[in-house]
Amino acid sequence: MKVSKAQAAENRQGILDAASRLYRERGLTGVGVADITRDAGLTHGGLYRHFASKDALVQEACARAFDWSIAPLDGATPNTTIGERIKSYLSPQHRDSPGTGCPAAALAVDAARAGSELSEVFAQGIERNIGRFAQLLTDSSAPIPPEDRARAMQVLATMVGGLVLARATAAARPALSDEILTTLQAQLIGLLGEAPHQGLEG
Amino acid sequence: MKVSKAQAAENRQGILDAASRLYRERGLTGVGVADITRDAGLTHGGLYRHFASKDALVQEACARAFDWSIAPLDGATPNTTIGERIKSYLSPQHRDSPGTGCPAAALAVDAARAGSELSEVFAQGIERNIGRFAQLLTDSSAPIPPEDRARAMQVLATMVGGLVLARATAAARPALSDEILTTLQAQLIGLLGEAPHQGLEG
DNA sequence: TGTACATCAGTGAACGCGCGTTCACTGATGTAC
DNA sequence: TGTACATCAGTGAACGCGCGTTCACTGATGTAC
Repeated sequence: MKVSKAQAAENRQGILDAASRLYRERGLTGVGVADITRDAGLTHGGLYRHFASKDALVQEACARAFDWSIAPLDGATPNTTIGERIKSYLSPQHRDSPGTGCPAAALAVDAARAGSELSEVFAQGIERNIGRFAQLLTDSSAPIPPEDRARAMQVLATMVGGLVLARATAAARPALSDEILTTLQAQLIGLLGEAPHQGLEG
Repeated sequence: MKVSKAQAAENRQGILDAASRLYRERGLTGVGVADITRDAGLTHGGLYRHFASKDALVQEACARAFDWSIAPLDGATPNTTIGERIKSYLSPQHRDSPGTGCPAAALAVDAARAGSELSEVFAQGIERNIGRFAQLLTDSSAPIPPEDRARAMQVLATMVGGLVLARATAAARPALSDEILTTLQAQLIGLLGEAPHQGLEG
């Protein structure tokens, strides 16, 4: 049966939502198109009215996953301090919920193995996160000094690497996984506390 | 045809070598058992004389991949300084050769999605790398102080995260990928230079 | 506004393909005598 | 040391299965008149 244009648009968004979550949970090669459409309450055949191929769906779903951000521009939690963002990122909750978490930690390795179109999606998402995080380090909305951009890259890389290591060890050695999270929280907050600029109260 | 015991043992090692390289290059779900045995110069049917299942092969291949280490105990390059190890890890060569590089950066995300047996393999490998790197930070072979262990976790997480981000962006934005590598090199060397203990000359 | 009909989002069977695994078979190895 | 034979590493066809994609079909939507 046909469906109203509004319903069709809603179904398309539902497919993207399901894809962006399932891909982060199980990886780009661990989810079939039937899993995604089923999760969205549809059957697999209709997928191709909305997307040219699985690859096209993957690209849009990853772009949508990057709506997530370490430093959202608006809405959500605008008054959160940098320290709170670090603690939230390196938390057991984030570790155990990849489907709604950072796409870089969940999918960047998969993206590196895929084509350059997907690499472009990740490059945009990563660059945006670097820029926004650097802006948080710089108190004003002035142009970002190179040392703040470098510091932003360092902190983001540590968070991504820490979350990846914590997830890989969680099933077999929860104590080690927790130690990685709490240790990196403390190291990063210490690092930013020492910094000459505004530190953690922004 | 049957084959001598020595030849059979050699073939088994050949399969593990091929698996450990191909898995790091294409991911645990991106390589079939036929790809691996073909790469080792055999046919797929014989694989099951050596390994009970693909999962068993994956576990042994990942354990073998962790022969790689940020701080090898012997052989290789024992007199390398910490700064040289960081530069080598965050180099375009390492970024572009995942098959012979760090298994944590290449496969930890895949491992997090697999069973707890594989998580145990990664927990052991990661713990060993943390311990060895911390030992490098401590000048003597004395017990490792907690702050050196914390610093080792921080540097390792930054290197893993940095390599993951550099790989994801390499195909579409080589300039950003290179910037991530060189920036993190400088940040980490600066971090260890500031440290109260021995720093970079170990 | 009412009616006739073209559109097209969604369905589900079917396709070709590659996967992990099994198995009857081969024939050199290595052992028992 | 020679011989007969059991062992078993490796081969390649075959299996059941799930994948991405296609396609004839359905029927509510939305438009032309």
